[in-house]
Amino acid sequence: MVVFAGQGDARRSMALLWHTPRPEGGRPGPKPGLSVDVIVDTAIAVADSEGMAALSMRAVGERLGRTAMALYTYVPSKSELVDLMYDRALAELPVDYELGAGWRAAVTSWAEDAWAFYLCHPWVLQVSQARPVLGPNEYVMLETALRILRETGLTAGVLRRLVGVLFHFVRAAAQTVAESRQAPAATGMSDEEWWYARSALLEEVAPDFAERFPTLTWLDSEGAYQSEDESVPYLEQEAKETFAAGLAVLLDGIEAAMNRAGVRALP
Amino acid sequence: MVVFAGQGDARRSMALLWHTPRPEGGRPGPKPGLSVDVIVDTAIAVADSEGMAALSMRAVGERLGRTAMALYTYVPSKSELVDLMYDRALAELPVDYELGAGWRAAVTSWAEDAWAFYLCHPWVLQVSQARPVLGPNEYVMLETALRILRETGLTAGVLRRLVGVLFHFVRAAAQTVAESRQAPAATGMSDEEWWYARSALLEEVAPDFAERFPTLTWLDSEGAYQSEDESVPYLEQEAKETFAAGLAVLLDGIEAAMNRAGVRALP
DNA sequence: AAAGTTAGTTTATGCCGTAAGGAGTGGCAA
DNA sequence: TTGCCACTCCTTACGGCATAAACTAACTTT
Repeated sequence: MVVFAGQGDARRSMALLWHTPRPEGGRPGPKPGLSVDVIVDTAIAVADSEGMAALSMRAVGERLGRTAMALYTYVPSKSELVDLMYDRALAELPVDYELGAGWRAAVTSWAEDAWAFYLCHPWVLQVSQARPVLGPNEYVMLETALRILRETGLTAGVLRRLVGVLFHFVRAAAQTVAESRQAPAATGMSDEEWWYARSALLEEVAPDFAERFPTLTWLDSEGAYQSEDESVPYLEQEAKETFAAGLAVLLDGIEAAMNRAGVRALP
Repeated sequence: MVVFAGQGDARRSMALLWHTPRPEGGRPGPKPGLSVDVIVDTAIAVADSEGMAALSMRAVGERLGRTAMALYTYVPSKSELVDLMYDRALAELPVDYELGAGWRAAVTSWAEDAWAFYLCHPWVLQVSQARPVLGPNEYVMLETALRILRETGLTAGVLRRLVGVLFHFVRAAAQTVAESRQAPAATGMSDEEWWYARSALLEEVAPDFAERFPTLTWLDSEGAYQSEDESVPYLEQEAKETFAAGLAVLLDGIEAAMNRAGVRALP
């Protein structure tokens, strides 16, 4: 289930995102015992350690020694809180990339950092991308990627598309791994155990597999599904290699576009 | 929130997925008034029309004139039901692609069909990809893509990666549009209205935008964010072009890999 | 007719987000 | 100093969710 951006008072939520300070001059009433910041941090801690599914207002409140309802004085709703978490988390991403070694090296570093970030905060992948949250750090991320890609010398129109493709790709690749990490914890089975059990069942239930799926069977017989490094869980290794290989393909495609446009890459 | 594959009795869920008939010879008890099939179909209807968030056992039961609990005689749990929905939906995808015009045309058709499919059943994008559902139609989809890509003449190891990249890409691109379609319905605002309101707020809240995000500002000044076709909602148009452009980049990358490997493309 | 299995119901448990209203706090105007 | 009122935080409550448990009623086999 995708978590949507808050629909409440847009002005208030933008103010929260961009940290425009509230008019604070000596207000009546008891001193606030909490703050938006600690609530957001706590919520991130909950999401990091127990996953997005376990993120509830009650859970966050409990960690702070409050009830769920206490949070509503600071944050209009859960979805606004999620927006704030999202933007706060993005602040962790690196911003400076050395462009001396060429755009390709820089894009690769950027993609790897983004990938690592997503795996560090898998819940981020579950925040809807439909309508961008429009927080400052989302813009920083976009700006960073664009600054690197601009080095390719491609036109603005093409660049806009490329950024989209890159983001899509990194997100999707990370998503696969993130989910594959969650799953064994949820089922109490390792990847290997799970695959072993499942493939036994598969033979039982589809004895005509080889005839129905000849190309797949060919791929398997070529050893394409053998992992080289046994120490890393199968699926994760697979996804990481797919990520690296896919990124390379994407960058090759960008180079092709450059050549077509007659752009000369930096030495 | 990601919906996980069922964790119940693996044998039973595989049997349901692959339609191995239950031992049916004259069983005691009342005649079943429902069947797994009608339940799955109804659930898909619910998800198609009201979205994954509205898919509840109650909702499905209600459409069938039963209580939520009645479904549990046919389906072990909600997540198994989601698996079944997923595999059933995938059956809609085309399987035969003309290879005469070359792999590139075929891959493009395949990707466009998959894209259209995802937009037709957006909820599919919310089914976790962590551990493949392993239903028959997921294998069919994989087999189809592989049969086309095999035409490139690349090795099995490379192909395995390419399929992953392609799937990632199509899914992610579709996801953006799918979510952008859901959002306005949820907020009761058109994309244009929303963007207009938000960008006004953005200026209000970040008056130093141009200095903080010079590359973004440059891109904007180049007119990169002007949509050509006004009739299609902005975001959707944007995503569709990003999809087409991204796919082209990807295919260019594949061609580069072929050239490097010394493979000759078909005429 | 009795026994045993199955379909479907009702009821209940424990989660969730959040609306509503009330209690105590503390700065400010009178 | 007193009263006001915005403010924080609480309790309670509502309607939703998945699903466990126990029950009724239908039907086949013994």
